[in-house]
Amino acid sequence: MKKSELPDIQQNGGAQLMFDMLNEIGIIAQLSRTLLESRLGDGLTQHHFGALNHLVRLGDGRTPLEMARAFQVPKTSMSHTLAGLEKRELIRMVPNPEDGRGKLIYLTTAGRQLRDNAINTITPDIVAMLPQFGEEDASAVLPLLRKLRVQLDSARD
Amino acid sequence: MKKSELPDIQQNGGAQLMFDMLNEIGIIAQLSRTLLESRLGDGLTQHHFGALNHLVRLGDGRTPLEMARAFQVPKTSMSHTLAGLEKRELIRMVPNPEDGRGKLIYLTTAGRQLRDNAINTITPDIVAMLPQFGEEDASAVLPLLRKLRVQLDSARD
DNA sequence: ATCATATAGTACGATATCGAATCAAACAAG
DNA sequence: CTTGTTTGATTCGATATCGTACTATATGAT
Repeated sequence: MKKSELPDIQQNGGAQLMFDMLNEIGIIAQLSRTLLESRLGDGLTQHHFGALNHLVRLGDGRTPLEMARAFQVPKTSMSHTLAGLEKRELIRMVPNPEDGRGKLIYLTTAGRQLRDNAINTITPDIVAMLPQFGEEDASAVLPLLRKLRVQLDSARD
Repeated sequence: MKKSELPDIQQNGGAQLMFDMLNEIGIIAQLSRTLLESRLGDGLTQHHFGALNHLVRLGDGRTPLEMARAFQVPKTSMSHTLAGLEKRELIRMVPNPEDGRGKLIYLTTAGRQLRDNAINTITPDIVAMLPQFGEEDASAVLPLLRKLRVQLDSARD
């Protein structure tokens, strides 16, 4: 058996680089998720916060499917997340007047407040991290991450 | 009410940058996880693969707790993941001869093969992505991601 | 030796994730 | 209109995640 037949990613230097990068990204995502959720309390998850934040930033009155696509999650997952938010009265779901099958999602006052509180709670952690990480580095990395995200996104079947 | 009292992350330019970066990282992690798991089949998750890969790369005979720490997950989660791997006979769990409370995790032949197959299956996708993304950019981003990961990691309580 | 405390791991319960199946409404073709 | 297909959303079931509580062993102090 030749050495080159071994499934050894070390032999594909470039692939190794990408593997390592995606691995670091996975760990960072894991850590920041844990950090966020420890600040949110209740049973709120990253997805709950993400949905609220999305509605604040891009405006509410969106459909669940639209949100599922924005977050790259299956629509069943979004359905569940929205049900959790509705149960806590952080959003309202009303029938879509333009499509009898659909719904539209609106923030409640409590929903906006919870999102604002969460941001106020977390921002100091983020701000404290910035000078340590380096604002220049952050500025440099962000566009590259966007490029990678777009690329991965379009590689989806 | 003054405008500056609004909880608006736009007013903290630096924080916004970090938020956006972590957001992109979260989406990329999500996409690459989905990609990986679609290639793994069965009910195998990212964590299952990660555990097998860890054991191959750093050597087996490790303890569950050690692995939980390496992956930044609670030990109960690691316990569940390892139980899934053992049920599929991809690992063996034996009592730790040096600690009556503990166990040691060993790969089975099937476990090694599954990990190797997974890597062989995924590598072409990764390699195809590299020239598009740019090897230079990847080399530039990786150390910065490591720095961010280390920083987030040490910020954990 | 005894007892208190710490540590490795598991059991269990609440909730989350997500694919398959389902249902209702919209739409398209004739 | 009628029928077939597509689309928005939910239900259901299997599995995952993770906090709390628990068991068993180890360790440290006296």
